[in-house]
Amino acid sequence: MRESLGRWYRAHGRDLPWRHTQDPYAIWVSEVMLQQTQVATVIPYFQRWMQALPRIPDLAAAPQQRVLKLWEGLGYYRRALNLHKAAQILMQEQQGTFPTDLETVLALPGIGRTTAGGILSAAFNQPVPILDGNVKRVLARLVALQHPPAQCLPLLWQLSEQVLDPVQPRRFNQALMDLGATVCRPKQPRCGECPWQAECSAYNRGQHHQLPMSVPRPSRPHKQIAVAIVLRGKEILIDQRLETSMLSGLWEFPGGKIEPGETAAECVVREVKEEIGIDIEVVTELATIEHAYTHFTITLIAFICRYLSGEARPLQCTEVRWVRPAELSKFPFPGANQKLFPYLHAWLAEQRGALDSESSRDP
DNA sequence: AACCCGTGGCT
DNA sequence: TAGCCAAGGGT
Repeated sequence: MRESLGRWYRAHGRDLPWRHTQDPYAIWVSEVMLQQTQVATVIPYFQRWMQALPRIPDLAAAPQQRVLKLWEGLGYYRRALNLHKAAQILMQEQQGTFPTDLETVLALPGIGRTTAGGILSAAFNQPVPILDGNVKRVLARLVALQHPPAQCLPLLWQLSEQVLDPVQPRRFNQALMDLGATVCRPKQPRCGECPWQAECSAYNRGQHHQLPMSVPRPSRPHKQIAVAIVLRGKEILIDQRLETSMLSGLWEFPGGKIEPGETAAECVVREVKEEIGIDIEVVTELATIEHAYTHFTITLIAFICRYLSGEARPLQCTEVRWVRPAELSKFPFPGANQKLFPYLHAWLAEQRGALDSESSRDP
């Protein structure tokens, strides 16, 4: 089985940027980016990151803001914060080098069993098993597992360790993931191209389309959110989210959940008072957008607002700033806020146009 | 152990 | 379209 998979990999394995190196740092960065994220999404982020922060000391010394900006749009931002923190730990405890023993690697924030196995096998050719989404699916089909994989993790880890090639663990683990990603796919598996077809219990029982078993996800609740784009002269108010919150460390336009019996406009006035401590008034409605998070979806209504009074203070956020529109792109924003940028810039351009035509009419 | 955490592609 | 899924980890 190891030989047939090896032959298949030599002919059909994917050519990926992080496979051109054995630098454990580069492989670590790729593994963390790839957590719950598709290869095609990761590639440009990986290239940009390695260009900007090519070594562990570069990452450790980088401001958090820069790290989050490089991660902006990838999601699960705690991965970036943990990567940053782990680099600083490695500077303190390992002289800026990446450790080679499993226990030390596993102790780093943001690295669990699968990521540790991925790094140690890819960078140092160590025989450490992995169990990512691809491998779970391949193994669940191989043994025709009659339970959802999540209920059988100890068994699946044992299987991953059993099948692992002790002589060429690097190539084997990569091959197993590629097999899952391109042949043993979640939908419409290409069993005709699979090197393990003869040994696959799911295929032999005709269950390859039904396995692995899945557990239906509960439907996601929907929330109504309102945010304020507060203008004071030429500056816009933004705040940085609390470290304990979702999207921690990212910047946003202040706002929050619309309470029962409250209009969206009343909501932003209240939220800005609570979070920032200033009084504002609504000028106009800018846009309404939809956005889906992992566990809920939102409708987000954005208002252009005018600053009235009070001093902006970080009451329910980490930091508050007044910035010019052109400076917005320097700050990392979550996806839902980014959807507002085109509307905002269009509105600002329209305002400028109105001013220009006014002044040309009355020179 | 169950829940939290983002986003984009695909069907 | 709405749901599913992706190189999971932390708590």
